Amino acid sequence: MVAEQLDAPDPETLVGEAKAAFRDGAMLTVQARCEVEYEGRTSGHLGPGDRILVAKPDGTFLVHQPTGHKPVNWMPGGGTVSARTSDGDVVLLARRTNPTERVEARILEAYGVTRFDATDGATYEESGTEAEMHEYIEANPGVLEEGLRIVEHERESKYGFIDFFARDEAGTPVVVEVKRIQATLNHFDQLQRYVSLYEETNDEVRGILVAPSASERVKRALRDNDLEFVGLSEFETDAKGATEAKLTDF
Amino acid sequence: MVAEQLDAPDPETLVGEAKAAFRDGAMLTVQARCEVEYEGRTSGHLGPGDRILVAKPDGTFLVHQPTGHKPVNWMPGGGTVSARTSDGDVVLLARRTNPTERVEARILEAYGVTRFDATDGATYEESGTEAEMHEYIEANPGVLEEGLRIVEHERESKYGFIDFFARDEAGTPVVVEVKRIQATLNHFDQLQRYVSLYEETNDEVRGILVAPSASERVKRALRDNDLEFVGLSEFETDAKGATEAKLTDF
DNA sequence: GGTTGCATGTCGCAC
DNA sequence: GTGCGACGTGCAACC
Repeated sequence: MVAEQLDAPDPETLVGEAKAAFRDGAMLTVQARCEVEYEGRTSGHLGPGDRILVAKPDGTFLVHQPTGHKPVNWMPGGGTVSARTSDGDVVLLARRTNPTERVEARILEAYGVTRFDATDGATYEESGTEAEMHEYIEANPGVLEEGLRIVEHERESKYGFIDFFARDEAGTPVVVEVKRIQATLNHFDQLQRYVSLYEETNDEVRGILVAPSASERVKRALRDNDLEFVGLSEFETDAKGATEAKLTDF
Repeated sequence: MVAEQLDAPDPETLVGEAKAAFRDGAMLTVQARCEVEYEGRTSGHLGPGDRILVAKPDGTFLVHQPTGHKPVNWMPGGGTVSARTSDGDVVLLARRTNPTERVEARILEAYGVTRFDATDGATYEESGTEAEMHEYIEANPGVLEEGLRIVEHERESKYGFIDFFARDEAGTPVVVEVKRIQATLNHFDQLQRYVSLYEETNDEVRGILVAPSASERVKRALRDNDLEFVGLSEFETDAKGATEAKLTDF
């Protein structure tokens, strides 16, 4: 049996089920009224309410309220989750070190529990990432500027990585920072840092921020610092496929 | 009944249960073997495998693999989740606009489903945030430097917000950037941006980055740019309470 | 609704 | 392990 469900388990049953799931590497889901404590990088408390608790075999622990994308409390993988009874309640405790932190959920009433012996060998395949945008620019530097030549990709400098180091038609060095999304002030900062560094040891250098768009404030910051913005909203690693996908997407 | 569980529901039953849950504002959890497609800011595909699916009444939709803190696919709240059958399979579709995107989970086999009529009025109370660190500094500017006076908190400037604008004992203006965690190059960037701006119109200005710690690279970047680092690892809004919490912790 | 910056960010990759 | 930057970042505050 892949999944086993128990309705309104009593504390002893729930602890037994949880311990067995943790031992066997199964995923555990609990619907319950509970209180939650977090102690670690910050500390916090969540009073009684109905939530879904999820424990994964890698030590991940999630507390989900009825609304919101993010779990209200959580523990990333790498640690351990344990179950015990305390004052008649079931307590699920997730902890890890580095940093040292803990999430403790006191279950006041369990409405349901599911043990799920999940096997999942698939990995998520994604396209449209910044890495692909880099590939596109490397293959088509002319979309940024006529005559631009890419000299180096992911060049390491004293203060960090430059996305592209290039030269324009006149041979002037160009530092290029690429963003997949609308450019922010932090992205301007990054470019400025790289350019400033280069200017310490070299006479002339241009800096270009490449992104689909940028706010006026970012554009002004660039302008005021003699940096440039290039809007690059469309890029295709496989133009035909991407277009077709759009046409059929309703 | 707060939670209702069905074991290995057939497609029609699952769709009915899902539709009822969405209609009634209940949370839905499904343990299933499924495939997932995402189309939106990027696009991606996840082949068949066992996952936990969670749909919330606010339109949140989560796909959790057996490992990892983050859902492999998701939809933040604000959109809608719907259920239908397609080629004999149940398909859960979550979509929203701004940005326009969709997650579609094709359920190849459902092992269990839980409908959860959750009520949760509690809100999470947290302490130890950067906001509290700001309060502490504002009340105790001397911990940064003897004689420092805070002039303004959250001062807006042309390029962004300065955490603190202050003056030292000699009256020299000081721009202060505060980080709750170990300082990174991006945090150095931020401070540098504010200081550079101020230098355009003023003669002398100091810049201080306040954080519990900083990497050597960050410290060097600060030094090279005549900026300063102040380590501030401990801060207490209520020293007694925090100390006691530590002593009794675990 | 757009912009800005925090976050218990998490995650992956390089050193 | 630490450092650094991307992320379908999400999220709230402020305008």
